[in-house]
Amino acid sequence: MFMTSWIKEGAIVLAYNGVEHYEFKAIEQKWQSIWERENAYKVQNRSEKPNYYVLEMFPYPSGALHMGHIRNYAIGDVVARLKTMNGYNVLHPMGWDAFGLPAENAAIQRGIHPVEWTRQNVTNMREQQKRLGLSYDWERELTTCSPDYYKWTQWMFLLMYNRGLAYKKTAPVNWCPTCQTVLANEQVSEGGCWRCGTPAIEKDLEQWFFRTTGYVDRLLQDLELLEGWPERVRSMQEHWIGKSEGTEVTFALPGQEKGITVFTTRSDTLYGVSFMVLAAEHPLVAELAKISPRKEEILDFAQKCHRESEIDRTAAETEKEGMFLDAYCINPLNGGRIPIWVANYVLMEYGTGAVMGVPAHDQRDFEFARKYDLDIRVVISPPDQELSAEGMTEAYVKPGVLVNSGPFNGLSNIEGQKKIDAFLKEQGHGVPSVTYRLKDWLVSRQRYWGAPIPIVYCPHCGIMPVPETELPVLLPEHIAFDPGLLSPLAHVPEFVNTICPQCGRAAKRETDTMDTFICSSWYYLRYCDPNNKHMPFSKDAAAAWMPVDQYIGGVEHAVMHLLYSRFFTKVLHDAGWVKVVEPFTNLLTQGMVIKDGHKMSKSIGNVVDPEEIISRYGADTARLFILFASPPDKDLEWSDQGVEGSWRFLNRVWRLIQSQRHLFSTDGGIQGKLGRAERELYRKLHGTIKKVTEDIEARFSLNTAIAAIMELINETYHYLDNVPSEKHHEALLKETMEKTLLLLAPFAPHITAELWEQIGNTDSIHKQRWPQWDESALKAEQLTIVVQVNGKVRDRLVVLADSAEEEVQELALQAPKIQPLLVDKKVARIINVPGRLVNIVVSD
RNA sequence: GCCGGAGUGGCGGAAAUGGCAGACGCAAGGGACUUAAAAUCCCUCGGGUGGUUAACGCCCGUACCGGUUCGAUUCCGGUCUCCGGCACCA
Repeated sequence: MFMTSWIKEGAIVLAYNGVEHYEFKAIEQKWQSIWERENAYKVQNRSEKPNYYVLEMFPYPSGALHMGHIRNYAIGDVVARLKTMNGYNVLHPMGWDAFGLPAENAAIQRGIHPVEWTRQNVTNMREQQKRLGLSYDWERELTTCSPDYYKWTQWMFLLMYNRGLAYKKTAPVNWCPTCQTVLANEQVSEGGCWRCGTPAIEKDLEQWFFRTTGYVDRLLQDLELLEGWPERVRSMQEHWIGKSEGTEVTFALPGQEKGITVFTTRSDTLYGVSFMVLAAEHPLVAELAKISPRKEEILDFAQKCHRESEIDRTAAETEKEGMFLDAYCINPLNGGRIPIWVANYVLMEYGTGAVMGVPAHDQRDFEFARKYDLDIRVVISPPDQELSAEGMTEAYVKPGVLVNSGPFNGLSNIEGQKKIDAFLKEQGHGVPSVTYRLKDWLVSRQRYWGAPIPIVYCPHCGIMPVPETELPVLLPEHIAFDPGLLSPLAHVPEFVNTICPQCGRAAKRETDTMDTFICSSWYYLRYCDPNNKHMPFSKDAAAAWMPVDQYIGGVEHAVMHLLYSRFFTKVLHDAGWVKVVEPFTNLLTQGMVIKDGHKMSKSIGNVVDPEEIISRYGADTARLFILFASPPDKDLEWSDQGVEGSWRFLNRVWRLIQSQRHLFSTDGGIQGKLGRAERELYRKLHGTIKKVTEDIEARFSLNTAIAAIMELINETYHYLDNVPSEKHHEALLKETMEKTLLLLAPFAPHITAELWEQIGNTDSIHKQRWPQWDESALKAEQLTIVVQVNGKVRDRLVVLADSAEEEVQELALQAPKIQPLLVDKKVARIINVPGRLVNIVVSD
């Protein structure tokens, strides 16, 4: 409880259980209301300053901020405030990714309408953000579930549709046969429905897709442009796209016109094919089953494979299972008869849905062949040994020389592959081909809480896009949340029944809504022009701000969200809406917040509520600690005790300024020659300015930037303690403390604003210029040189900074601690790293 | 399984480009101030070992094994463990 407050040395000091500390509550409230009143972070699209766009990934309004949010926003706010101080016109917006499953779950479980649930959460979380003192332009706030926004999300869908990038096809969904409803992956636990436990099955539905594969080459190639992205994210995207170059080879089916086409990157192993495997979904499986005596058995097996998830099917530890289809195809190279199987480890989505089995040279094929006792034919021989099919314990996948390969014997497998490809092409059995792992983006959701897909089905005119003038297609408010059967929207007749925009006769609306990833694939553009009633954004506004200079968010978005946003930007570029081809120039992927070795989560019960920290220590302490505890891109181990350290530091800063407030009534800069102690403090100050600036701007090393400011504060205290007060260099102290506050301002905006005002400034600290360092002050007068013998540190020498190399070397050889180590030894060589070390290499 | 990360004191972490391992902070121990406590300030703080309980010295130590180098937390090869993503959570 708060007990007393009194005036001490001119400042308000509060006692908390009798403990003195600066009064963060009053200070933070004071500045937050000033910033709100003055609209301090409002930004215009045009300014005489250069524009800079910093963006944190907008949150899903789940109810309350968690530590990961605080971390994300604290990092972004440091960037925004620093760039402002560096003279930029900074766009720093915030909004809400407000459509999605949890709101619908809340409706189902607690009977609260998604609109209401979302609205409450947004209100609460916005208040929390305001209590953190974040420098957002709140006039640009956007919410994806508001019709003003999703109108334009629907517009984006139409853009895709009109450009031939949105299309329909059937795709499987998870389905609960009891609830008669589609299940999200998240709603399937241990293979069963989350509500009733009934095993989920796969069911085919007509669904909308975006043709991301149409942009696959540009999505891959332009990764090279993203020099400001972490290498690991670029690499993850590259692998996600998964380009692989190979050959399409056709195996003839006796008695049939069509053959079986496979995609392979290993056409060099074609003589080693001993079986053919089809995915369960491959159309030939059903066809061949028809003429097989075991028709039922085969179809049952295919159905069973179909139900297994893709991850399970491709996992190496999953038992490979297959069934012979009682049919054969022909190897185009040697006319060999190849048995055709169906198996669980082949996917219809990748390549052609058919795989040639080369057990000797592919591990999965090898395991399959061993299990079903199929032939293993060695066609590539390692350079140093003989392979025999019987003796093999695993597939041989490395390079070698072709054997048992007819006319191609003796060639290296690389050379052989070229020859075989040429031969296949000549004979009409194969063509070079490129395959990608990337699939088209399934964007339909059979749910209520999303942007309705603006499409009408007319019995006469077919699929009709809703005209732009009729947007938005509004979500109906009144709806039952436990409807079963496909999308909840299908149960609202006044929504479904409409008229055809072309012929005016009765028609039905599409009842699927859009994947929320669509909403978040273009929001960064809307911030440029958030209140535009006529367009998603004006081209001018986008040109003024795009690309986002610095994007910050969780590494869990490294692939999907970022890839989809890149896709949207490219489509909008092609449509003439934006000039840029990539949306985000620099990307920081922040690490997770961990407690007791696990990601903070409600289910584990290791959540620390930021609210608690803010009410006990204030926003400045919370922000400072979360930035200090770990580098931004690494995981952060939360420590309640660690927070105390940041709290104590801010109090130390507070007391330092309070104790020296008398200095600030005098004028005058640093003049004349400085004494030794003064020169050291001056050097520390300017070294710190340099380090903090470079740590933030070049390395995003916010934790070491804060550590450097702590050192500077410690050094200032040492100066005050060690130099008698009558000899204090007042102008130097004044400059040191002013610049310290400036350095700290982006991290702890409230306390620095307050102290800045207290020392007599009328203009906000956040509008000041970032301090510059004096390069000439950085050179140390003395250096410590490490002396090593055979790489082991044996002594240290303090020398003048401008000592000659030979001089230092001589001093090292003569040093009393070094001499005894050289007795009876030969000095073989001396390594000299100027200003750092001398390593004397000796031998007997 | 595939793809991507990470492993340094009791703890979080620090050491652009290979060159003093452990900055800064937390915890712990000791001391000063206080009737006492809190707060604050000062000192110690990787492990082992020698030394007069000293000054000071020696050996080991950055997940594990090996390599390159005068010198490796940093580079290379291999192993183990933990974490993130895997397309309907966002």
